[in-house]
Amino acid sequence: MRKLDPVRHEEKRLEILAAARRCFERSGLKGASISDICKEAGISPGHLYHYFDSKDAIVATLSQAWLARTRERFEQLSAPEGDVAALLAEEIGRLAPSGPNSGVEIVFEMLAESARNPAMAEVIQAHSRGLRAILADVLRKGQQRGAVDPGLDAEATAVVIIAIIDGLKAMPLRDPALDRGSAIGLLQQMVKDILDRR
Amino acid sequence: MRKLDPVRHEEKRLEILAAARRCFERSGLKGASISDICKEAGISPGHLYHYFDSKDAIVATLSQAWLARTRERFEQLSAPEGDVAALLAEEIGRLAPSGPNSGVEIVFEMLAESARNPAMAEVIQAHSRGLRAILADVLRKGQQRGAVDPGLDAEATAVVIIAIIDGLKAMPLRDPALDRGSAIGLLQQMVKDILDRR
Amino acid sequence: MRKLDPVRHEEKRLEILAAARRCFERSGLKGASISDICKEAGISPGHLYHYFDSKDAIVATLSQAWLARTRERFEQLSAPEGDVAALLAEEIGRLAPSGPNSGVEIVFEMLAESARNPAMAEVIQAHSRGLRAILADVLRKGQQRGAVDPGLDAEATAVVIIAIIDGLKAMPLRDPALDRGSAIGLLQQMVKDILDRR
Amino acid sequence: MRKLDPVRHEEKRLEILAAARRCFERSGLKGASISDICKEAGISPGHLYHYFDSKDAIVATLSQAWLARTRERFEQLSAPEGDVAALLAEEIGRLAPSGPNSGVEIVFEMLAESARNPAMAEVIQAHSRGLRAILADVLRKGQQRGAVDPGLDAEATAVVIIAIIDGLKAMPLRDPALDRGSAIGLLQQMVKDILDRR
DNA sequence: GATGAATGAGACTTCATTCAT
DNA sequence: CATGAATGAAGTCTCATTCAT
Repeated sequence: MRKLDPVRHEEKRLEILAAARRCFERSGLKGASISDICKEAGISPGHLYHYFDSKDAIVATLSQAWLARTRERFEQLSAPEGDVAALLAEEIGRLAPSGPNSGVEIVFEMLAESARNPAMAEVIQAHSRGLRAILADVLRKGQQRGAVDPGLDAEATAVVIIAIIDGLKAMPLRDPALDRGSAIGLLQQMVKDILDRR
Repeated sequence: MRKLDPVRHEEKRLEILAAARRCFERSGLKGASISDICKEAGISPGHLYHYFDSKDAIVATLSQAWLARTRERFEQLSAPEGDVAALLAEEIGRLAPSGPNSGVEIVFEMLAESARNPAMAEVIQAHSRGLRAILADVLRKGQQRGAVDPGLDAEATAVVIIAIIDGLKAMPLRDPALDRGSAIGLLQQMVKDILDRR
Repeated sequence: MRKLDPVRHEEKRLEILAAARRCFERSGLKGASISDICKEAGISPGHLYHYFDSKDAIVATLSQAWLARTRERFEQLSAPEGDVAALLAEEIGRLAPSGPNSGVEIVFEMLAESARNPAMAEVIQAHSRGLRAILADVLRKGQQRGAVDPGLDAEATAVVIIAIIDGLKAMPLRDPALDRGSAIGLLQQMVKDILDRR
Repeated sequence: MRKLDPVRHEEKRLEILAAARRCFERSGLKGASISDICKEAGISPGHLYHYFDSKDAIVATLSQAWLARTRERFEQLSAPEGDVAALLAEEIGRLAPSGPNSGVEIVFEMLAESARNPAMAEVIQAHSRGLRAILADVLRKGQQRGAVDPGLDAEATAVVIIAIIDGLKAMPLRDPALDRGSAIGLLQQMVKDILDRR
């Protein structure tokens, strides 16, 4: 009879995910309990299981969503024309300003968890492969256009760029008060240098 | 009768810490329980509390020990003479080969935890400050000797190097199968370039 | 519009009962959940309560249906003519081959439940009374025809035959691999002996 | 230092088992909760797990203890001399008077559970094998002494006797008010007849 | 110094049942 | 008639910590 269900269901699912995200950012993946999430979402503990099979399922879904956002940003990089080095440097600048409690720490928890939890390892590794493929593609196109040093190993360079971004994310945790401007400027310069070398 | 207590006490303390370390590397900071640690150390739960006030105290002590090892390695860098760029590049190469389950993941857990736990934040931030001071000092000495581009901001460069090392640690988790050789080579090149620029 | 409701209603009721039966045989009376039954029946949990007041009501209804089948078989025994002993022996042989997961175990669950649940006790006891009455009747008719030892206490013999059938049902659970042929042969002989005695 | 622990530990273990037994007899294997057992034993829920790994472990331990009692009684049957038929008949008589809530129903729950739970199946089947071996041995010795029909299949007869005992246990549940005297007399007669046949 | 018994809160999850639509 | 969202108590089990011995 009613047919609005799928929509409502998906809406509620997203609401719960949003609540879970807030809890995870506040208390960490292990620190946030199902009970916390239910309180935050304003539902009863039993009801959550109409939408997710387990806490792990929520964590996995949310992890993927988290990583997807990074991925989307990188997909927009693949501008057919343009200065690849400048684009990447700009992207690095954009990633940087995130202070603590902006959710960055969850990625580190995911990385740590991936060392022991095969499901999380798969999530992380699939994401990393995707990111690397996108970056390597951008670099190769740049090489074809002559915008990037043709001698560069595109895959290795992609790996390096991802590492730099990971390191960037740790900065505000290592020193929240630090003005990261000049460090970021240096990193941008390094990336440009490597791409431009001839 | 016995008067060796202080010595014995310290020995036992270190034994417990070693056991705790194995547990944490195996199961993570939250995943390892006091009970696990006691079994691994071969003592009773009650007894453990003669040596440590709480699980958090063990975590804090161990975290400091963990970071101290990195710090020690960097202290040895401060060779008054020598090619600073080569030294740092070499150090990067030495940090790299660690595969998963070598304990790297704990550092990420600590970073994540530091976003919510002030005690952990203090541990991480004190360590980072120390590391940065050492690196900046090495760089400044290099500048005085003319071995490093005098135009460089030593503090910012230290921040960048720490970030690169953090990113390096994530590599084996992001793709355990990847041959990291060429990526590391690239990173070493980047560091040399920045220090040598004139 | 529709006026077939009473018929449709009864059909649906039977469908649900059949689904419940499959679930109970698969997972036991306590092990099968309302949710399982709904999935098996292809209906929603809310809808199930239009047909049954509670899970207990389903269990009770189904228990009666279960026992009714045994009862029907015994009612067919009351052939006015015929060798009563042979008939009973044959019936024993027919009951035997059921392996595990043929639903026998539910009867044992019902027996156990009847020790604590008055509703179930009533179901079981009413059924037992009915069965005993049928068997005693068959035996008494046999006595009148001279086909059964007239000295036998018909009621007590009926009780004994029911006990033997209960024991028979436990056999495949006690040893699924056992070839029950010779044991059943012995039991048949025992029943014949007792009825024929003169 | 202290060495009384093993004794105390075993005592407490037995106390908990006794409490669990009371709960199981009162509410059934599934019906009794860990919380119930803890209340009955006067301990906290967490503490129970110092003595047992899981509820299933308690059930298994208790089930074995339950069955062991029956087994012990049968082991005492193996009198080298004596009228085997009379002994068995007497044993049947001794088993009978148990009314409801004497714990019999647990055996039926165990039988039902064994159809789905491999651990319980193993418990039940091992017990049945043991019982059958004892009974078959008694019968074979009787055959050697000429006290039992030498043509009997000892194994099959043992199976039959166990079935009869199972059926006997169902009697008080099927009709608590029934005077089982005459039915039991009949069963005893049947057993004697079969053993004595020549 | 050392044990391990004991606690009790809280973890995740399941379940029978109700109710608005 | 039919749905499935929603509840909340209860299920089993884990954990950091304390305390008598």
